[in-house]
Amino acid sequence: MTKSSPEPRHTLTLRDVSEASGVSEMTVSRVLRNRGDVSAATREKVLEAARTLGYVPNKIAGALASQRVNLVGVVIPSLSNMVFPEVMTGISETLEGTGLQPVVGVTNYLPDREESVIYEMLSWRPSGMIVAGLEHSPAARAMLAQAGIPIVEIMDIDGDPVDHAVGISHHRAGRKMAEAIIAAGYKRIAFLGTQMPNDFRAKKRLQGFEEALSKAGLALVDREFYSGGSALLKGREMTAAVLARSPDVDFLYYSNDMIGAGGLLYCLDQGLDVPGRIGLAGFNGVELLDGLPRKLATMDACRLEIGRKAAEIVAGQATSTDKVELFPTLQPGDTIRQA
Amino acid sequence: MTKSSPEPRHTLTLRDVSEASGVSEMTVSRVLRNRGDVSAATREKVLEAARTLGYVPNKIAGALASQRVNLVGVVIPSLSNMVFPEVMTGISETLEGTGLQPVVGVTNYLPDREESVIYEMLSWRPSGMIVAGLEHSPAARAMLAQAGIPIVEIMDIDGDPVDHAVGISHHRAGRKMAEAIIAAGYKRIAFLGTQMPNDFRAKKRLQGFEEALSKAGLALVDREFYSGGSALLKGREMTAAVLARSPDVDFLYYSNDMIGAGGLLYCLDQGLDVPGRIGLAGFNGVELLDGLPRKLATMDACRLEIGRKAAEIVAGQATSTDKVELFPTLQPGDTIRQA
DNA sequence: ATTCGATATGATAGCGCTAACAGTCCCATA
DNA sequence: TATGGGACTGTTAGCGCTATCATATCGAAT
Repeated sequence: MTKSSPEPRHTLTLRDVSEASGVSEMTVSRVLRNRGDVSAATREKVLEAARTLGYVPNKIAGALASQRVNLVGVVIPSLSNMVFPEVMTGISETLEGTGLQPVVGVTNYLPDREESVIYEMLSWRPSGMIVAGLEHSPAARAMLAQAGIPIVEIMDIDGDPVDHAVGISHHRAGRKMAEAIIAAGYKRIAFLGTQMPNDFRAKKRLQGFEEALSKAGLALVDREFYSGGSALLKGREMTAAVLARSPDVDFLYYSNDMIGAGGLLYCLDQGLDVPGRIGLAGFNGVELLDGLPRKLATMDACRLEIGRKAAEIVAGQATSTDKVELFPTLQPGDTIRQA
Repeated sequence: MTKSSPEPRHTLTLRDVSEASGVSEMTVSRVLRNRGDVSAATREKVLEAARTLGYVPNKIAGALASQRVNLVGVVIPSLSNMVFPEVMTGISETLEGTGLQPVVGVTNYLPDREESVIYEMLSWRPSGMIVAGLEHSPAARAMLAQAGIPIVEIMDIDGDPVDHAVGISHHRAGRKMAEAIIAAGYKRIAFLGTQMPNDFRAKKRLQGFEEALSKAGLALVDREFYSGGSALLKGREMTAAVLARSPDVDFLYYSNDMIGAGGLLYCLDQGLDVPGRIGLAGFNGVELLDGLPRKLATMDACRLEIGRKAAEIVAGQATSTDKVELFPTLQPGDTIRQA
């Protein structure tokens, strides 16, 4: 089945290295972990033996004995939109020097799956957990609360964290965007987003958005949802649908940049005057899209910073406040009229 | 520091559940793993106790005792290009029913980092490893070979795998693309790609590409490399640079779809006749880009299928051939003249 | 010379779980 | 009635490490 050259009868253990180098297992352990005093000569002998044998320590045994695990669980809904990879980058960067290692679990926005991913991870006794969002099943919350390790819920701060939270207020983000749009004089505004019952953050943005509209005496003129498929293409299709149904809309607010970009391309194709006749805005600030014919208005989600701050807390480097709120900045781009 | 409601003095163990339910630890263990015969009554009692206590098993201890770990290490260079998330999807899908769980490690195309990620993963004694690429440091290769578990190297099959390989021939992919381009009558061809000394697969594509060119008596007219930044934007810039330097090129071959898309947008902006005056092609077949004004010619990398096949091998579901070659299909899109 | 304290190494006892074996009970079968 | 075999539960002995304490050695300080 599996070929291996020197065909070890059983996997190597400390004992093998210990015998090969003529010292006790304990000393080998010390050398390999750089802990405690070992003479330079012994150290060399041991390293030599370990190297030639090809010994790889067994962290399972090590973790059990020492009650320490250098793993941090990271639970996120998806890898395929640009947002979480960037959060991961922030986390990895910050964890780099600490000896901690991130382990990723993906939930696909399914609460059941989230629960089981969290359970699975906790059963490896990580030294911390970073979980996207504040909405979890009661069981998941309970497990996290009981775990006795630092828990950081990221992305969102509109709610009550189990332990710590690092993120932005999506409610506020929606509101701010609405205010900017209103200030620019747009009046007939539509929303286009994903049909994801469990994307609570998109939902909160929409809520904040509508609140600000209604405060200005406005209401959404139209709304359109989708699920699955190429976001760029979906953006086009949804935009076409909305424009056909409500030809008089003058602004399109998208729940993410990708579909916004699709919409933008569609509008340009149609020869619409952007941002004069119609304005557009997305959400996230994905760098990926720099290079489009026009720069889409958006609001960055502070992804990198969220990852960093969360990792700092887990690593115990942060004087931990319960909630760390970050403030996204509006990037007006070229698709909102300048007031 | 970390707040937890019932403040357990020490983490719960089997013993706690055992005492709470009045049976032996062994029986609790059996119930929790659904193994062996346990009476319905006992089972209920135990589950009840475990639930109310909020017991989460300790897989570290379990793995040490049983010598079985339900983890599969997946080592990939990056999460931020669209290719690996899709491979992950294929892996997760296939592993779903098997009880195995993927654990991801990212190397950022750095051989040193790859080595240490592999070491770290192996030290958790996973039941299998899936590693991108066939090029590894000698130490990394040796570790993988010694591990005594199924190893699957993915994406590429142009080389000698440690154990198994699932992928496409990038060399052939480059060649095929060149042949298609030549057949369409293009003659003055340039290459635009990433400046990544360790992206061996892009390198192999270029090699195959040039070989086919030279076989047809042609040679690259120009080449341009970049690193970092927004791919779309870089694609534009590089394209501008090449067109300025070599105004007479009639085809641009990009090392990935993202920069290809940037180039396409640039050409269209410039009012160039695509694919008449100039043709373009990328690589990967990222669905993400459906929705661009024109569909970029590309060659899909069979990402999903690679993930699936690799997972099958690791899960022992495949009658394992050493090399599984997949064959990418050319998607001519709208940016190559039809012959 | 005695004592002290660094420095270096080893012996012992688990960490929390599961494999493997050993019962115990009860009922069907001979 | 004896016997065998399920069905169920418990006991024992580690898995491969590390924490902790014990021991040995040696030069410096008293």
